[in-house]
Amino acid sequence: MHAGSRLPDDVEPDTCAAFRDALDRVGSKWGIAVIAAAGEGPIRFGELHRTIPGISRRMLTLTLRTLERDGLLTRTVHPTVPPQVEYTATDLARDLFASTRALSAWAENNHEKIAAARAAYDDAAT
Amino acid sequence: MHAGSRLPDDVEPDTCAAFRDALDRVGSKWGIAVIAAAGEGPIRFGELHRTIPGISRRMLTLTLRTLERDGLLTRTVHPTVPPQVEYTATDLARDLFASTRALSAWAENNHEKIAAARAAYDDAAT
DNA sequence: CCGAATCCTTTTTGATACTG
DNA sequence: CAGTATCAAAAAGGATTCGG
Repeated sequence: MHAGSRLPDDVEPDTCAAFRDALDRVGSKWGIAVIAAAGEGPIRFGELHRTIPGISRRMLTLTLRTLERDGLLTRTVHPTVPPQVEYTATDLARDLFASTRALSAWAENNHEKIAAARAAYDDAAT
Repeated sequence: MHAGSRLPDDVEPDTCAAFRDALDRVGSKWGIAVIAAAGEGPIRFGELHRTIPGISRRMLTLTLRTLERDGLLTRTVHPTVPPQVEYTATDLARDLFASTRALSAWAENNHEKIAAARAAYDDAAT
């Protein structure tokens, strides 16, 4: 019965899916920045907007909603006037952030190699 | 002199940028799957196409080119007929793949919590 | 201050057909 | 076999405006 497929049918159907799953949470353009900013303790909408350079109010709102929905952020409304809303990273988010460190470190350690590889590839294409 | 901004102006401008940088290499829909498949040793285009369910030839080609350009894959053409091309992950790619493990593990360990958080959020929105 | 609602542009991905 | 070329669709992101 043509024996066993030795192919690693499990190294990616499992691990890859999990990785993509994680990316669905922090893979958006601003996801990790928001989590990092909210990881220091409660932070208000306006502060986030100022702290994260370049983000629009719209994208900040969308990102916050998604993260809140997934249980990565808690949202607290203080019924003052004007309204005041605070966001805080959950433990789940802190774990997640910690888990991104390896990837960040890889990028920091290797971006020169990558730049070199690109340069080589690109001018070989001349 | 309103002293020092205690804000973590470095926890994200640095780490976050590096993380996004890594995502620019494995954040595409098929990037990590291709690296995983090519991490076992040389693999041919057709094999990749069969091994990775759902990928189109076009997307496979695009993904392979990007990864090759960044030095994550080596491409070897055997001038046979019909043509035969093999792709292999570089050490750089292996390190990268290893660095994704933490994130994958986080996703595997917590996808239930996330699902629960979502469910709670969604039917609170009723 | 915090956000929702609209509209628009850019980026990514996919379906299909063709080639050395 | 290993791609390329085109076209179309969808998703993500951004600019702007309005409201409680």
